[in-house]
Amino acid sequence: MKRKVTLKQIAKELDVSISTVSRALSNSKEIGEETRQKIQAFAKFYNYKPNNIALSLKNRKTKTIGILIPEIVHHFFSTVIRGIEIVANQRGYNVIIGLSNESFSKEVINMEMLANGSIDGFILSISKETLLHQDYHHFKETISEGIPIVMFDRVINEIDCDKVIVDDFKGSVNAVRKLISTGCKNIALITTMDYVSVGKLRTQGYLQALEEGKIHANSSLILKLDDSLALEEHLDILESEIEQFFKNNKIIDGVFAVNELYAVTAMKVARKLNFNIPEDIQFIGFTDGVLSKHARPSLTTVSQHGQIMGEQAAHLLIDRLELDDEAEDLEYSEQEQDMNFKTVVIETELIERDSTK
Amino acid sequence: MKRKVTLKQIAKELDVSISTVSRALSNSKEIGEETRQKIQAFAKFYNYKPNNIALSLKNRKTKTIGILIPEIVHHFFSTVIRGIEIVANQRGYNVIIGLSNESFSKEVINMEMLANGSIDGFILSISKETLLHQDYHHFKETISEGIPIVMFDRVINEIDCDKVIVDDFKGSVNAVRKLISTGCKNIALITTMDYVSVGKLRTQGYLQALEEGKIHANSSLILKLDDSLALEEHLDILESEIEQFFKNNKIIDGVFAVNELYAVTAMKVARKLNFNIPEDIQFIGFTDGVLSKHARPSLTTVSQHGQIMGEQAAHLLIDRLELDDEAEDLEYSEQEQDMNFKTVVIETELIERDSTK
DNA sequence: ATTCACAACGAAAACGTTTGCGTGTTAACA
DNA sequence: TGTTAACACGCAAACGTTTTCGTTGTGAAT
Repeated sequence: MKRKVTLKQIAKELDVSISTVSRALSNSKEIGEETRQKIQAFAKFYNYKPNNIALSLKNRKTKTIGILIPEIVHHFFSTVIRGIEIVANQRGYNVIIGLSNESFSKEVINMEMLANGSIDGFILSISKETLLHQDYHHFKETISEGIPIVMFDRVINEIDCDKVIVDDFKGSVNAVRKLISTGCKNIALITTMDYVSVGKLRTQGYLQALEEGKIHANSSLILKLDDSLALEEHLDILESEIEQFFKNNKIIDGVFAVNELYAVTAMKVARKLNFNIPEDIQFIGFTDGVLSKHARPSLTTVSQHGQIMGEQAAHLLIDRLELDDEAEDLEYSEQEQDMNFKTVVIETELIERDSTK
Repeated sequence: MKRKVTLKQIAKELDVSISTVSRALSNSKEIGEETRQKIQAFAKFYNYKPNNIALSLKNRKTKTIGILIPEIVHHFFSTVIRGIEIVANQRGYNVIIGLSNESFSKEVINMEMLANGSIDGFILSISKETLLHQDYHHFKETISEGIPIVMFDRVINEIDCDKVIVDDFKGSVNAVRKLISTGCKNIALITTMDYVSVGKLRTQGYLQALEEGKIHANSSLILKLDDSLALEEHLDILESEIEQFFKNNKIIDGVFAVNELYAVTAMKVARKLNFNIPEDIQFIGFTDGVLSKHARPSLTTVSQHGQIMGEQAAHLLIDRLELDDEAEDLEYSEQEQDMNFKTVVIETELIERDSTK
C-alpha cells in the first residue's frame, strides 16, 4: 500500500527544496534544465498528482459544484444531472449530490453541510415542503455568504439568482391548443395541488388555451390530486380516483395531465372504460420520460429537455464562479449591486405520438 | 457578502489565541467557563462552521465517497445511488458522482480525478467498455494507493475488493422455473452479447432451469442483441429484430429477457402479432423498473433491489474506512495481508404481475 | 578588484483546522 | 515564605500546496 507521494517527499528524496519541486513540475523556467528534468522524471515515475484538498484550501475554491434535488429515481431529475455532469466535467468541475427527498429539513441540512467549504456553488431544485412552508432563509444565507446558486425547474421569484426554467405556461398552452385543434371540445386537466409553482403555471396555460379557443372552462373538468398519489404504492388509488373522474364526466374527449404518470394512468383507465385512443379521447402529458415512449398507445408529451436544462444551469454557475474569480483579482468585489442574474428559458417541445390525432 | 468567519477572525476579535477558540468550541474544559461562553456566543452569532476543506486536509480524510457509474438516467443505477446517499448521509458522508457513460477512458479519467484526495473510497459499477477491454489497471492502482473500492452489480473476480451483487444465476433460474411450472415448453431468451458478466450468468441460469425441467435447450430460441439496440434511438430496429425472431420461432410460449426494455418491447411485438399474454405466451424480465409496472400487461420481473444494493455497498465501504482509521491509530497498517473482503449477495425477488399465469 | 546582473534555488507565509507542549498566574499547602 | 499543583491559555507544528521574497554563486563589465 504505497501512500500517495507528496512534494515534500520528492524534495527530500532529491535533496532539493519543496518550492523547487513545485516549480519544476509547473515548468517554471526559474529552475535549471537539469534539475527540472530530474524532478519531472522522478515525479512521473512515482505517479505524483497534486492533492486536490490542499489545492482547494490554498486556492479557496474546490472546483466542485453541489447539486441539490428532491429525488434521484426520477427521469427528469436524473436527466438534468447528466447535463450538469457533462458540462461540469468539460469545464474541470466535479459534482456532489444531495437529496432532499422533498423534505425541508433535509434540504437545509444538506445545504449547510455542503456550504462549509465543500463546494463553490449550488445547482438546485426546491423541495415541495420548502415551497409549502415558503421558508427560504437557507438560500438567502448561502447567497449572502458569497456562494452562488442556480435554480432550475422549481424556482421562486423571491430569491435573486440565476435560474433555468421551461416556459410551463407556454408549453401547456401549446399542448391544449393541439387538443383543441384536433377537435377536442371537453378537455380535462389532471393536476396536483398548486403550491408547486410549475403546477400553477401549467394550469394557467390550460385555462389560457381554452379561452383562446372560446371554450368555457369547466371547473368540474379539473381533477386536483393529492401529491401522495404520485407515489408508487398508491397506484391503485390513483387509478380509481381517475376512473371516478371519468365516470362523472363522460363528455371528456381530451386530457392534459401535468405529469407523465397521471397521463399514462389516465390512458390506462380510459382503455379499461373502452374508450378508443385517440379517436374518442386524446391525451397529452407534461414531461417526457420513459413511460410516455413505451405506453400503449405512446403518449404525446411536452418535453422539458432536462439535459439541456442541466447543461445551461452548469454553464450559468461556472460562468459566474469564474467571473467572481476575476472580480476578486481586480479587487472589484465592491460592486456587488448589479449582479445581473439571468433567467434562461428553455423552449418546450411538443413530441407528438399516438395518443393524439 | 459576508465571507465565512474563521477561527482566526474570532480569535482576533475576542483577543484570544486561535487554539483557545478551537478548544472553546469543542467544549474543552481546558478553557475557563467565562471565555468559553463568550467565544461560543460570538461563534453562534456569526454562524461559525468549521471549514470542511481544512478539516479534510488535517484529518487526511474527506468524509465523502465517490460513486462511479456508467449512466444515471437509468432506473436501476439511480436507485442504487439513492441507497448509497441515504446510508452515506446517515453516517456523515457526502457522495460525489462520476459518470463513465460506458466509456473506458472516462472511467479512468474520473477515477484519477477523484482519487487525488477528493474522496475516501469508491463505490462503482464497471463500464461495458472496460469489461470488453478487460483493462483493470486503474482499479488496481487505486486500491494499491490505499483507497478502498466497493463494486456492485457489474463486478470482476480479478480485483480483490468488497462487492455487492445479486445472484443473477439463481434469479434467472427462478424466473425460467416459473415459466416452466406454468406450462411453457418453448422458452426464448432475449439477451445481450455476453461480455458483461451479469449477462453471461443470466444465460447460464436460463440454461440450468431448462435442464432441470428436462427441456432441451434450443439455440435458435436465444436472441443475442447488439448492445447499441438498447439505445433509445434504435427502438424500431429493436422491435423489428424481435418481430423477425418471433416469426422465425412461432412455437415460443415463454420469454425471458435480461432486461426490462427487451421484455417490454417483446411484449409489444407479441401483442402486435396477436398473441394473448399470458395465455399464449408469457414474459419475464430481469430488473424491475418503471416500465414493468406500467406496461400492458404489467410485466413479471426479477427485482434486483437496487436501493438495498446501494445501502449495503455504502455500509461495506464506510465500515472499511472506519476500520482503516483504527488500524492507523494502532499502527496496525502492516497487516495488510488478509483484508477480509466480503461479497454480499442480495436476494432477487420474483415480482409476479400480469405477464405470467 | 569592485560592482552588477542574472541564473538557480531556498525559506517562509498562507489557506483553516486540531493538538501536544510550554508557560504564566493563582491558590493551597507545608 | 517557599513549593507545588491546578488552571487557563498561547505557541507552533502539521496536513500539501503555491508563491513572494530573498539569498547565494557565477561571469561579465567597469
